[in-house]
Amino acid sequence: MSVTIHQVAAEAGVSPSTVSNVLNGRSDRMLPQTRERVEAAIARLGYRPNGPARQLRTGRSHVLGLVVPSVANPFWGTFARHLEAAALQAGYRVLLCNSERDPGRERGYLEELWADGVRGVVLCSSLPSLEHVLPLVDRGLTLVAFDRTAQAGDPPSLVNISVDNAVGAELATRHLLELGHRRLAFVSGSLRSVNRRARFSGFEAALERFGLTAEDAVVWSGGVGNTDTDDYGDLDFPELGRAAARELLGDGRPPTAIVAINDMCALGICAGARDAGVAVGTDLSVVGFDDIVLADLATPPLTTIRQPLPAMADAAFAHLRAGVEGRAERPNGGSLLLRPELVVRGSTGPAPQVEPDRPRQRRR
Amino acid sequence: MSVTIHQVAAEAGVSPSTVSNVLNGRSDRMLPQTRERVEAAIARLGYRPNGPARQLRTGRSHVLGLVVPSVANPFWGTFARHLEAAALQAGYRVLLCNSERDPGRERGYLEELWADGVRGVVLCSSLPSLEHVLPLVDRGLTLVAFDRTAQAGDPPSLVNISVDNAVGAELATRHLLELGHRRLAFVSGSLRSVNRRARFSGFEAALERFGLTAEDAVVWSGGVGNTDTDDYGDLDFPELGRAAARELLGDGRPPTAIVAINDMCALGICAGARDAGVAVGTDLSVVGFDDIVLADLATPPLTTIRQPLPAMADAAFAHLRAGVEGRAERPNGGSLLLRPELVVRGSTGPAPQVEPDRPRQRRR
DNA sequence: TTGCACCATTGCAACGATGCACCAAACTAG
DNA sequence: CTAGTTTGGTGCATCGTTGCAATGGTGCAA
Repeated sequence: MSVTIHQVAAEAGVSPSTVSNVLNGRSDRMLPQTRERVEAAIARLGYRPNGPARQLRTGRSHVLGLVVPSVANPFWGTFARHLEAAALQAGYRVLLCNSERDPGRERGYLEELWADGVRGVVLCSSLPSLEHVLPLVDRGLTLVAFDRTAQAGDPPSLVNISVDNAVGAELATRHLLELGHRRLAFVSGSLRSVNRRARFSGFEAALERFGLTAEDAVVWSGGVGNTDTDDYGDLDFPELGRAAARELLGDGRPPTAIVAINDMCALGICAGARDAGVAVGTDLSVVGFDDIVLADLATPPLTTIRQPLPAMADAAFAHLRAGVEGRAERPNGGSLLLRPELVVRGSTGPAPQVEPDRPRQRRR
Repeated sequence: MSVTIHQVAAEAGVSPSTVSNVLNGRSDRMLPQTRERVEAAIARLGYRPNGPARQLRTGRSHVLGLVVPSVANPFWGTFARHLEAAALQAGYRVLLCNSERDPGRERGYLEELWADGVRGVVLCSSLPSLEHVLPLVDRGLTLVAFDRTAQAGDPPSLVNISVDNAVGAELATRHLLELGHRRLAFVSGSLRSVNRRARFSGFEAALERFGLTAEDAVVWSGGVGNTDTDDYGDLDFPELGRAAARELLGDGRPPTAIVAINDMCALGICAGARDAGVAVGTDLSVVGFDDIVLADLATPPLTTIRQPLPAMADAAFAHLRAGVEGRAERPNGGSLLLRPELVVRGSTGPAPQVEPDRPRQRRR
């Protein structure tokens, strides 16, 4: 069906071995003219080496895996694009998988990828334990855990790449405190994942610096059916935020500022505030996390914590490549923790002077 | 490194051929107990067939390709997720590629995919001509063109799946006209792609039904450096919308309603209107297209045209599967054109009553 | 008893690329 | 002139799976 290395060899009047040598950069051991003849034949026939055959022989593959909670979340979509860009430049491609944050699916995907010859994977999972995928790592899979910080008990070969979530949340919280807010809320889904916990601890740390304790704050982590197993998927973050806003603002003493677990959630909170007739940016301040493309487009534009996605994607790819190509490089002695940045926009403002006792009448 | 079929055979006390027969559903020709022994051995050793080897032998692969303009656009991210869900159920996986709407990249990706044994691809490209990828189709690639309608000169084996863009734009425009708007604008990037043209023709058709002509409307298709080669990437749609809003609203006789080429663009327009101090939903009505997750979260929530993504993804997968599995099925006599749906939210409202500079109806 | 059909099971030659080990020819040194 | 070395290129076994053709064993009819 396709043109093979034998046809190229025949066309160039050499043996398949020689063509293979050209293909694999062993051209120092042949006459320049031979190389040229082979290259001409390749071009003339439009030959491309058969990936599976190559991979069967060498055990190597030019495909990397990327497992994200859901590409429907623009944050992951953007990350996927950056990772793909980095991979593409080096001749790699990226196979995308949606885990929906389900450990079983994560594991299933990694096993399928392994069986397909994929030897390097970025796993975007911030579960505290990566036990379910460790067998694969033991077998030789190069794994980068993204959006997750190193945990005690992690195997040494595991590389974590993440933003410093505690610092990020602290930046966000301090920003609100400096604006005069004293009654804050922290809105997230369940706190099982390590990055959510880290963000929460950053929130607490900032409060303490201002002489407040967590008692002065409200923590909202999913009111509806909040059992152990439940969790909001990535698509439901907006709903989560909306529900949180509804509850918190309907309360007797509503917070004047909210730190959201991420931008999708923050946008949901803004929508919920709008539903309740509360003006975001004046009556209520909201800070997100991630700085997705749409943060700047929201009304009002969202104050948020920016993650340096391009740098993170480059680092993830560099490690994966080193791993699958056999160079056991460990650039930063293991993991990478980048510093996030506060981006101030319109969704935060000075604390209202007069306590808004009750939310005002609804619009429309 | 990994468990092979030979080890399974040894473990079960049979030949590799028998294991292969079990694996490929040829178990009708063997003793039930043999099959059980083999299955037990597979389970005991945790065996998974080696994808590349299998693929080398059979020429078939369980990976499908998906080429989108950019996963950073939530519309494509959501579509990718739906397609992956459909594929997963049938044991297929999806390899994701970002074309950035560049025909050269589209072609490059399809060739790489072909060389990797991928025989079915969804190409999200709405270029009028698919000439650049036709050679691959001739070689046997099953191709679904998504978000593109059939064009004269398309090869018969090509399947197009799209929403009826003309109807969608007409629904949007009629909605605005029924609200009393008479000075409308249509904002898009360059009109080179077929779906954008179709949307524009739907816009025109609606105007005509109300006795207006395109002369009464403003068409804005990218003011800055709008040469033949330039185009806005998917990430730039918001910027495009914003620029359009700035220009249109700064004009002496601004439109009272805008039909945007898609939701990202519409959100940009809303942001631009906010910048200009124009209230969306009262002073200015805006309609988007796609109904991305965030449309409902915007302030005000975006009136838009919903694309039935799950159904479209299912159809795309069904066709791809039929193609790669050799069943030359053609479910709908070729292409599929789905009907979009108008979703009315807060970004549209009655035309403002007082208009000092009201445009009068004009006929030619 | 022989021939034949039938059965579960297996041997074997691919699929396409790779890269080590080998070889023939040309050159160099003594 | 021979032995040794270098240069430029090739033969071949191999990766793991597949599925056709072939195996030998059994039962049955003639």
